[in-house]
Amino acid sequence: MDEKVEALQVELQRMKEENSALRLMFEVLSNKFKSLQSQFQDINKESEQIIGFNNSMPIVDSTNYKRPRLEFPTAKRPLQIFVRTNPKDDTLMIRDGYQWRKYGQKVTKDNVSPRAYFRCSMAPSCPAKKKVQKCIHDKSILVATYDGEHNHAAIQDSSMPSSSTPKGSVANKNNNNNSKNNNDLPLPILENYKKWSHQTDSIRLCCDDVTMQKSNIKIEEYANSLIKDPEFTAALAEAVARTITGQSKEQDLNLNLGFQRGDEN
DNA sequence: CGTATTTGACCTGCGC
DNA sequence: GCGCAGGTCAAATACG
Repeated sequence: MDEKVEALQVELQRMKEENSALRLMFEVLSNKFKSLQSQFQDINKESEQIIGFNNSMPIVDSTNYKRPRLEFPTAKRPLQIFVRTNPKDDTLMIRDGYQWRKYGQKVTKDNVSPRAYFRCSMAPSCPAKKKVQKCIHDKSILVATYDGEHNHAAIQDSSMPSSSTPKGSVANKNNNNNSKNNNDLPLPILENYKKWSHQTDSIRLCCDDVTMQKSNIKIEEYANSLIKDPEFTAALAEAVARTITGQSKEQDLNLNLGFQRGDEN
């Protein structure tokens, strides 16, 4: 009997220690979230201070049979986002609420991975463009550089499985690959991440420019949706409970911001 | 057959 | 002026 009591006391002590470790982890997560939120607000403030957006169309010479070139401006710092994807996936497709048509691909000097060029195909006159290239340091991350404003609304539900992307497109074929990216995540979290990723397709790790709102970049929405999502919080609680009971402890503790397993590449 | 993607050629800007 | 590198064009190709 005494042995059982002693064993239970040891177990209780161990659980207390784990509990305090989890509290600490929650605190770190909370601080990280607050920090991201304040950064996001700062960016929004900056964007409000910038007047307009250089969207003037080039003057077309009617005698010139060629259509004017619309190259990426070099003076303005373009919007750049980083998206985690399957490192084996070479299609450089990102579903971000808009429909893009690939018009070129180029190998650049500073990166062995080719750079793909996309033009918005949702409206014929839309000047929005983007270029996508794998991160030189981490091939599981795509670097997307956006240029120009859309002159139309985004697709409401960016998760649209087929209607958002034309039939036969690589992006469409590629959608199935996304689930393969997440095999390392703890299950309850994975399920909710899958649910969320089904809505937005990918994790936006960071953004660094002024047109985020207009470009359908929704970090804040993501964070808020996670907080408000009862299923996510329930799954988080379940993961914590499983951690306390020692089940898949290592895996559950990997729930760090950014799902860092992929960064090991 | 229509639409999207691929890819080599071409254009343009920039540094020397 | 020349060469290089990044960006775009457009014919060929792929795909549903």
